[in-house]
Amino acid sequence: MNDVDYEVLSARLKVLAHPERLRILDALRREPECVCHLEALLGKPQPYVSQQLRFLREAGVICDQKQGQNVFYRVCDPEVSAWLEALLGRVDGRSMQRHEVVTACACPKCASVNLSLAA
Amino acid sequence: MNDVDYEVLSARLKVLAHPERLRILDALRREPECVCHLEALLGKPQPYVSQQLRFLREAGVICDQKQGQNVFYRVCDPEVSAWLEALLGRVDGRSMQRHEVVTACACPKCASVNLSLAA
DNA sequence: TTAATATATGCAAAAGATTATATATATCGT
DNA sequence: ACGATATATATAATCTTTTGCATATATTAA
Repeated sequence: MNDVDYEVLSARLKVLAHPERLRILDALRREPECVCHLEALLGKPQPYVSQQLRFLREAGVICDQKQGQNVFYRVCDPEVSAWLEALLGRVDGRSMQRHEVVTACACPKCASVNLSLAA
Repeated sequence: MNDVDYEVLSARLKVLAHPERLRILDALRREPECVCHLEALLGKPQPYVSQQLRFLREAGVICDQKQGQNVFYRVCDPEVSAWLEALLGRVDGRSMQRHEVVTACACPKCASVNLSLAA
């Protein structure tokens, strides 16, 4: 009669029920970020960040794409995207502000920011 | 700039991120239930059920009301109600079906059901 | 008062999640 | 090929959650 699978649903919620993972997801739903940026955002050691990313990746919530030395992550689960929007508000597509992420690494994104600052 | 408290939000999600608690909440958002019904619904020992109820009560998600020997619980957190609706679908106000809860206890609700069956 | 029923609490064992740290791999520049 | 940088993995220690079980309380009925 009621065919909700509470096991599956609660397991999916558990993925979000962690402060640092939520923070990562909130950043990634705006635009793809590389690990170095997330490391700066969280202020945690790199292996810690990579572990959370692995967790989210293996849960099917985020996807990775390698670009040179860097790996960019993005949210790739539509259901989780919708949940994040409900929980954290709609993300504003035009203003791609740097939201707390401040690094000076050599990744492609920083390179392009540095170019536009120089111009 | 972004004043989301990921600690608080993730703590609130953790309350829902548990299969038996989700099942309880799904029952309670339809209508108040007493402990004996929830015990039958979960098929778990009574102290287990009372413990989950205490957890939810202390998290401010459900409220209790004593009626004679029985204690009826209901969801009393509007935000969580809204989340449940998003996660599990809208609950249909008119058809208060007994959804899986089948007991023959002496609580007021069962008494009234038994009365209408006898009539 | 005693027994029965409904519910709650306390506590410890077991299971699971989180975090830190050491190390591995892979890519790039020289 | 070598060193530097970016990222990943493995493992173990710690911490938290979950669960089971014994017992307590409170209400009703006899």
